Amino acid sequence: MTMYRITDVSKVRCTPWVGENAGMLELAILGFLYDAPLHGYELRKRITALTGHVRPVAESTLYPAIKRLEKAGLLARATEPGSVAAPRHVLRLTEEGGKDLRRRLAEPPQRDITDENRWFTVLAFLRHLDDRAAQAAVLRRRLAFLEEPASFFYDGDRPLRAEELDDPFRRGVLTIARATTRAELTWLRETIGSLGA
Amino acid sequence: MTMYRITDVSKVRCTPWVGENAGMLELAILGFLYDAPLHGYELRKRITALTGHVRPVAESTLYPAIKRLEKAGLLARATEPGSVAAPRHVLRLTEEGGKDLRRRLAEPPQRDITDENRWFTVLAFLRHLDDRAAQAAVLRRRLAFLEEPASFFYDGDRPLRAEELDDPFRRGVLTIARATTRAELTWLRETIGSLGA
DNA sequence: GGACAATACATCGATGACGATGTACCGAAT
DNA sequence: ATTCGGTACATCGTCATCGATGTATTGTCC
Repeated sequence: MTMYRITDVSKVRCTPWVGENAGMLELAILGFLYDAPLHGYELRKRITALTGHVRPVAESTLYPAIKRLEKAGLLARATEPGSVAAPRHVLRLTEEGGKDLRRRLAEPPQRDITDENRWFTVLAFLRHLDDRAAQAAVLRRRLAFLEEPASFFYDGDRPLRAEELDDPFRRGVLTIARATTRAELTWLRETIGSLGA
Repeated sequence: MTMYRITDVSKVRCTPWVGENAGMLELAILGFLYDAPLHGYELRKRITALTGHVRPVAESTLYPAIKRLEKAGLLARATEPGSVAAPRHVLRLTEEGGKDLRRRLAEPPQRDITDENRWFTVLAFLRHLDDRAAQAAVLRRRLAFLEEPASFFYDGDRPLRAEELDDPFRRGVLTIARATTRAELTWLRETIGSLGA
């Protein structure tokens, strides 16, 4: 797998993640439905709990997404007379849907590896991959990304360290990012180790 | 300022950030041009260095963004005969553009506070706010957000701690998030303090 | 018994981001 | 002499997301 040379702009043209744009939402929908059938509103509550404090999901985003997945045959809906309010559409994953979820988890696009928001969503459902080796392989992709020397600020090609910056805010960015990376590296190595055992 | 109650889905309908959707890219463009006029390609290199390892910027996103900002009168372009390759358009911020940047930095939409990717972009240019009190006010919004008890996983309304989870991957999410939050809280309090002095 | 909040889903137009593709120009290597 | 890679900008169609708005039902409080 090839990593970005951060400052090499020309290589960005042909982006590596195959097709599959966006759709963190779709992953979350499939992930939650993998455990149990849910209706849209409950699904929305769970997604809001998972990622809502960072990036809220609008209703007008969720329902079209459900429709997309239904149209693709990944989930089926059964209308249930409303016991509480309006009639609910109980959503359950089809066989196809389960397969698709596992595929998305086993081979996430590069963006899901590099963007922490997306990565967390992958992690939230990675247990649904029943193959421990496949789980470890995904973790190793993240590990490789984090081991790549990278910064947010450069002097030419050389990544700048927090101590080299005058700007307290930019120094903050590097300080926080470093703490995150450190904690995640520790966890990754530990977890990959225990998956191999 | 009102914070989200994470699981209160109904309140999400009327989202708090005024208008202003998206446009992290616009902030980055304005921020880089605030220091010095640049042509598009150089701008792209800098933006790629800043956020490219997490979320690459496509050319087809950058140039329309430049056009938008130009149309809004926030930046002006001067064509320069190509000394190296094709003729360059040197971009410089207008007075309007500078004012707009400062407004964006002083009153970022809530999404820029909660989403770490966006927040880092705000931090990268926060020095351009010349008022230390205004800088501190922005940091305090982030502080308030981080002090709000929140998790990714809940038992009903109660946020779950890492230790309560069986799933090693979800435990990882909480472990990493906690390390990040801890480091950032330390830095925030320290920096807010030194800005007040 | 009427107002009101919460539940539950839907549609619409606008917009930002994207991949694909095209068009130049330049310098260096082959 | 020509190919190739880097520089520099542009357009196009597609699609996910968004805010606004609409609709209907049920339970609860006063």
